[in-house]
Amino acid sequence: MARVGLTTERLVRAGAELADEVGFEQVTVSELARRFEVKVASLYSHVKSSQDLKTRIALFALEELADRAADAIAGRAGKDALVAFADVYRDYGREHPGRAAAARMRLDPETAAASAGVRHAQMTRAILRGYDLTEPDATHAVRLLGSVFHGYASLEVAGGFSHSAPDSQETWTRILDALDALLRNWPSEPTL
Amino acid sequence: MARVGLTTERLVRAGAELADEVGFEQVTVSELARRFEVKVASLYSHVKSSQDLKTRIALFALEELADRAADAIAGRAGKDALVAFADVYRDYGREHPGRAAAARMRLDPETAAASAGVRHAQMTRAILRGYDLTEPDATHAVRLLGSVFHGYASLEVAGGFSHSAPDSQETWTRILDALDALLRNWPSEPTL
DNA sequence: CGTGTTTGCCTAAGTGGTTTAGGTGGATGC
DNA sequence: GCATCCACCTAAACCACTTAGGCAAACACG
Repeated sequence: MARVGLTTERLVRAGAELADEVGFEQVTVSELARRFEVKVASLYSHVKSSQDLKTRIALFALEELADRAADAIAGRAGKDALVAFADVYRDYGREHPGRAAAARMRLDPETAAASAGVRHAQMTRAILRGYDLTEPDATHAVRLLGSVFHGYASLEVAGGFSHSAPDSQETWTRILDALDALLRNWPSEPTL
Repeated sequence: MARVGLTTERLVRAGAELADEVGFEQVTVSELARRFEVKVASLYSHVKSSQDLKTRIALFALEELADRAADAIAGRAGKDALVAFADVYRDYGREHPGRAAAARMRLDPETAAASAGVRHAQMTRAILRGYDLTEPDATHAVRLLGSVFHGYASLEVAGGFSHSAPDSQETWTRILDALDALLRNWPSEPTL
């Protein structure tokens, strides 16, 4: 009865890799058990349910992504920081599509509040220190950046921009140029 | 053996309503059969599979959304058109969260190419006629707008902006102001 | 108005993922 | 060396998906 050494930690990591291989939606307790060469029921001592497993993968991805983002913006400011930060999101989505999808998973409010999601929001706000935005404009801008990063990654992985000119990298660069210009010249009052 | 009068059309419509009630992920052939008071296997004369059903719901939502968008931009131009267009997306996401999620579902390339998705892209491009954008900037802008609409709707339905000031409506208005300003003053060359 | 054909819905059965209850034996600690 | 723990097991129930094949209601036509 060879003990494989299952732990919640190992299951979540393997689940994240599985997500990158087959897609987050296709992550299944059964497939994970197969990979560890263990019976399915054995996993239930380590995760409460299939849903619990997916939530843990999402939290793991959010942490990993936040760590990368923190590294990227350290010592940078202004457009430099914006681009480095944004590139972390885009690269993560391309490198780890399953984990990125997990990070976009809907979490219930308490779980979300205790997740690395708040670090993401804080870092986005930190980026804006390089621009002259006062509240509530800073909050609006945080939400805009979140929407763009989130949305672009989704559309890109869905193949929305592939196989059509100009290529996705070019668009990404120009979108960041545009966002930088927008943040430097944020319209303080509604333009009439 | 009372015939209920199942058709693919009716199943897809009921599936869309089910999606709005319980979430697109939770749409299931079994639940649909339950609602029609019919055995599960009976649905398989009308849809090929669970996946087929979901794809049809996605296509239905894309059509419906494109119709609404077309109505909204008729007779409008410039910021007026941009705001009307964008509001259609946001309102649809709030009014029909399940269908909106369906519309964001990943489709395989041929299906996507034959879907109303291309109408969405065309309409977005039409909006930009009110601004002075030449290629390839227009394409970049189309992708930016798509990312923002897509991303904002996802974050909003995930509860990202709820219960925190300023409210989501205010942010949405200000984001559209910002996008309008950006499109009127799109940075043609990378700012150095 | 019968009769044959279509077809809408059925039963039956197999596959596979999820989850719980309870058992067994290998590792650990005294 | 014994008791304990716990990692992993077997067994079994539940539910969603899917296919194959049957029956009878609806329809088309002479």
